[in-house]
Amino acid sequence: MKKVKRTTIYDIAAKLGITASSVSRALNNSSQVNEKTRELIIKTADELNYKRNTLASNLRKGHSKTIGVVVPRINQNFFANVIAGIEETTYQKGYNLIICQSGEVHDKEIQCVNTLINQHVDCIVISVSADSYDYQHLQNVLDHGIQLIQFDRVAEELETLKVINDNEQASFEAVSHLIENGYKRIALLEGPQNLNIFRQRKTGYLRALETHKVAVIDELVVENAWTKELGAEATRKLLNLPQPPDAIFASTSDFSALGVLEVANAMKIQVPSELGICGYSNEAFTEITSPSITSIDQFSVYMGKTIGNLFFQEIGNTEVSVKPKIISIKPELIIRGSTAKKG
Amino acid sequence: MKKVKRTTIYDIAAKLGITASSVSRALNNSSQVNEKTRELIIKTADELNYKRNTLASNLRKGHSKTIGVVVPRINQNFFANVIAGIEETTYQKGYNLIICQSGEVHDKEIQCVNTLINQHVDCIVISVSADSYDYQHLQNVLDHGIQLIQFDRVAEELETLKVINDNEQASFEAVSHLIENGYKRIALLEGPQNLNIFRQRKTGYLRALETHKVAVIDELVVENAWTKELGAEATRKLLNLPQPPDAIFASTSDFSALGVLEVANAMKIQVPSELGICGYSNEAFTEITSPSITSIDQFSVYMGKTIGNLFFQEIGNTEVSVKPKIISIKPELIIRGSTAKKG
DNA sequence: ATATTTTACGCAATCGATTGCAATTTTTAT
DNA sequence: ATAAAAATTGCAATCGATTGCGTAAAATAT
Repeated sequence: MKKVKRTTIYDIAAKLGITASSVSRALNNSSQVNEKTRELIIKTADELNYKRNTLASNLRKGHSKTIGVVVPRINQNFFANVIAGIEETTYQKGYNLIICQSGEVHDKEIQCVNTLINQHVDCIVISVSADSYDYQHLQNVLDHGIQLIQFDRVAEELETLKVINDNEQASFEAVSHLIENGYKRIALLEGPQNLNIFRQRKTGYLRALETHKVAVIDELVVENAWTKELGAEATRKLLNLPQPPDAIFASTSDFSALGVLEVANAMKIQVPSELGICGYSNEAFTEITSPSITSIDQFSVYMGKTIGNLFFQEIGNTEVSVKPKIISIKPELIIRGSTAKKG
Repeated sequence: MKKVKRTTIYDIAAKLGITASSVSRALNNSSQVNEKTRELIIKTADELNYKRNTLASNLRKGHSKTIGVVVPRINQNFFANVIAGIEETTYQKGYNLIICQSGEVHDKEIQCVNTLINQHVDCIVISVSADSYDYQHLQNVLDHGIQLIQFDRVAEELETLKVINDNEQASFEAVSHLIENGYKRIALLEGPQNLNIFRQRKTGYLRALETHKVAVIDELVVENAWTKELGAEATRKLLNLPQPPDAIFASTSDFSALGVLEVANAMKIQVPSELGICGYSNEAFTEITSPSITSIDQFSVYMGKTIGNLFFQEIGNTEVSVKPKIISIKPELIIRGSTAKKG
């Protein structure tokens, strides 16, 4: 399988009795070649089934026209969408994507980042893993003169380009919506607080309660409930409380919200009349549960496109360091059946 | 951002008063370097924050330790899962993934493949787009001595490594299941017949009918219904027939099946007693609709891992051409509420 | 027809790492 | 102590494409 000798510009040059320089120039649309020879070169390149060796080209040029992406899981809806968005914008400009998944493991994340540095990618796009505790590896990216764009889950202390959702505002709106619809005891399922996105969502929750002069009840705030199972478990506990909540905001994910719904159904507690439910992410299935689940759309594909465009805006920049810039995308509350108390 | 001069093996060599050769050897665990100098080299490499330039290394070595993946859409569950599986197995062995999406467009697919050839990837993994009409570009991959692995949607006439699902068998089992559960008039929502997977599913459907001596009714076979909307539309037509079907096999996707379910609900037709529904792919949501939808699990992540392993099995192979090999994964029928006529 | 500008192409170095071969040093055997 | 074997290290070519500089040839101006 490996013995095939691929044709190079030297082969083309030899066949035509000219130099590789000319071939290179012809193939790169340089104005320094005669139109006739160019045509000839392109024709024979075609005949010999020539394909440029991007490795060699990139080595010489000093860049790779490649963008590295590191996400916790490729096959998680939100990330898959973001990646699709990035791919769409960058592909058009001839950039390729190298994708790695950290599996939510800090050490693998570091490995991934290092591999990408080795690959001489022009930019690294990353959403940090849940158990990240330091960001030396990201600083390292910068130190190697590689553009760094963080998205969604970002290390705030690092001054880089960032594309994020306004989690606090979304959360604020969701909880306000619950309050306005008549829910009084609103529980919060929160995610790991070392991730800023979950901290922000909590802040939004607290701010909404405060704004509407609703007291915070500690026992209604449940830590680390971001899978369906954990959401279900939390719900069982909450609903068995002497004074159970009348609404649950699963700020972690729609999967968690789904767990809530299933437990409510199992316990014959009416949704939305006895219990309001709001999820996060606007997964496709939130539309088809019964009742359908109110959620928050993060515009994930758009987020990906924004990341791509941001990269192209900034690469023209010859400065040694890029000014940190934060683009915040406002998520949208999608109101559905699960919060229609007075509907 | 681009002015940063990265340290090379020459920098390390210079600092230590030795040659780059030794540095290279030390960094590659060659047995040809003294243990002490190796330690010294590694130490200073570390101090200088050296990162190997993979471009240069690969250029010299003649391979890229990179696998190219082309799928119609990254953010489609099935493909995202396969990619995640591939990544998992290949990452361990130090291979990287370059991901492209063809967007179901033949021309873009060709472009993607060419880009990957240019990148000198060691292998291309592809699931062809829905409107593919010829496979010259894939033949081209082989001609360049690049390993080619097709999966799921494959060009049968091309003799390459293939990892597929046994669609026909799965389809046969699904339809048999419907028949055994008492459904008599079973409709088929079929996908574009230029894709072999959809042809196979149809064949399985026909074979099941034949085996159980059920007559084929042409008007119950609906072409090209592979989105939720098209599935819904087809269902409206089917259910308004003088003699409507009592079951619908949405062989295209679970989304299509979802469309069926929604229309049935809207028309107040009882599922599963009046209408049985079976989807394809076992999307997460099939579990949570009411009733839940019977579907077929394709083991997508496992499929990805299989692809990765297949690659590693075959690269040892120094033959110029690899013997075509087909690995067929047997999907599993997941029986749920939507087909429980006699349940 | 001669001088000047343009155009087209070749030469050779370069990007950074790897590796076969040769040269040198160290170790082991006699 | 000397010869032979083994371990280290250096030299220089190589992977394939790009590009600054120089020169020859063609085109234009005088």
